[in-house]
Amino acid sequence: MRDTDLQRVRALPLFSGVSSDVFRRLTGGAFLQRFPAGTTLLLEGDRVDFLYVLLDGTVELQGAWKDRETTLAVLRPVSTFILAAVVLDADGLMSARTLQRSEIFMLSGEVIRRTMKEDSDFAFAVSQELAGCYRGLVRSIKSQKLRTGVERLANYLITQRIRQGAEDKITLQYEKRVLAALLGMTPENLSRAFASLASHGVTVRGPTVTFSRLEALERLARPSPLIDNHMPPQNRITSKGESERWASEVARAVGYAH
Amino acid sequence: MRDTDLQRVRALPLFSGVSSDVFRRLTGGAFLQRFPAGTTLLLEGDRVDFLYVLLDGTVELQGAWKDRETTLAVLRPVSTFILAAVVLDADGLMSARTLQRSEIFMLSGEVIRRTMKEDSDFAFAVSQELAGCYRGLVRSIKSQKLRTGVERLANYLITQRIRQGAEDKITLQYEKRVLAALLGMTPENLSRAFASLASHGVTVRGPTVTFSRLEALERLARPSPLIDNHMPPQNRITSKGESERWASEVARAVGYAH
DNA sequence: CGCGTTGTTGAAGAGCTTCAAATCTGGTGG
DNA sequence: CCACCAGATTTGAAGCTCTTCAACAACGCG
Repeated sequence: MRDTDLQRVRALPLFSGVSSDVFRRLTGGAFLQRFPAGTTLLLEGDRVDFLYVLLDGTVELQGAWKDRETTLAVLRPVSTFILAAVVLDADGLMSARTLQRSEIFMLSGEVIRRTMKEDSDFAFAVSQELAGCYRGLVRSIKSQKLRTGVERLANYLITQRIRQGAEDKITLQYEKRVLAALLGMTPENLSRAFASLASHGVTVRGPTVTFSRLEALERLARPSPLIDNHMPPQNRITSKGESERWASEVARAVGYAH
Repeated sequence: MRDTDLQRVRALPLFSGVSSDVFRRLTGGAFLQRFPAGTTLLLEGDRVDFLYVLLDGTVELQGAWKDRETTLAVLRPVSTFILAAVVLDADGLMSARTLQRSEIFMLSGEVIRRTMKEDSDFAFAVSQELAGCYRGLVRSIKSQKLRTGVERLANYLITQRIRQGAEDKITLQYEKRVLAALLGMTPENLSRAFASLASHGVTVRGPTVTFSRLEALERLARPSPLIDNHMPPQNRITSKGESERWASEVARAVGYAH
């Protein structure tokens, strides 16, 4: 494992506050694994033994019931996932699947729990991380229950636009069928939702979306700070030496985070 | 404040593991307040200064957008709420409103955060509580995105039946329009959903629901341990001297918890 | 260049909401 | 004790949103 990888883990809000000693203890038995695209890392219902840290690639968290399935989150580096199951030493409630070739750092759940009981700074950081995840899900549920499909898409686009630098053009970060599942609709319906946003100045060509009448789009979308988190997850600030453009609430990698 | 009230707070998973000394510190400046039915305790977007503990009555957590509003959870004693906002010292994402006359114990958020940083046992308990809340929301989202309205209702009824003692008759704990909002539908649609469950042996008379063909209902509902939490929140075990009927996962007061 | 995957479009119908009106219910004052 | 009222619930009709299934177009990769 490269030293720079370990530094990226160290820079996560979850670990940045703890002492070097504690960090060494946490990562002592940990290891890095590479997975090809389309690998199922974890099936919902599986016992969770590790905390996962996505260092490179893309991971989708999904849930299934009867013959239906849906996407709960799409993660980009650097993000942790299934922390809640680790803390409770419980089965995972979501499946995790790579969408691209991915590098994942895996930390022992047992060590995480033991360290939390010994180090209050780390336990506090875990609480903050979980609280951020929780609030991400609250935002998701509100979006899902209060908005129509077109409204959810419009707000997703506005959020992406801000996160990608507030230009008049953005690039969709993953396949439209994944986006459709994330937004809680069918691919066909997403396609029609894009079509109906054309009358609000939105043009789609492949993965590129351009905005020509932002006021019209915002009038439809009515983004709200109580639903839409326009900040990127704090994790990404430190992921690629990017400058700190964002004065950020502790906003983590769950919900519409990416 | 009665001593038995303080004991009920003490018995919460969140506090039961800490020393008497730490508990005294946490509850030092805390106080009990009584609110009539229909009181708004907190508006979404408000700064949250206290951790709330519901000791008696009923509280609804809701979210609003444009002219729509929805219910995210209905809480019964003994439950904590808005812990995530307290941990992050952030604005609340949900409004809180009493549905009945309620007694609520309020603890200083500042003291909670300070104590977490000093006492790793308490910080660990907060993490467990938040992890349980998080998992409750994951269940809610999966139910919302993967099931139709009738399916959500059928599973809600099955969960309630188990929690109320697995008899062939249950009592709905609150108004149907609140239940409708919790399940993500209109009151009219809930009414029709009940009507369509009649063909599966479900009879409704006022707040009383009886089951005559449970197999038929379960065939439709297909409850899943990865969505439906059939255990009551651990909190309620200690709420009224009730016996410990449930070997329980740490399952807290959020989502379809009640 | 061909083929499989991904995305789009059309038609039909299921699921859900809205509005309006009728019915039921619990609580109140006489 | 009873009649009455306000709010809650149910029912009906209409229409909108979304899904499903099928067919077609576009894209990307070997």
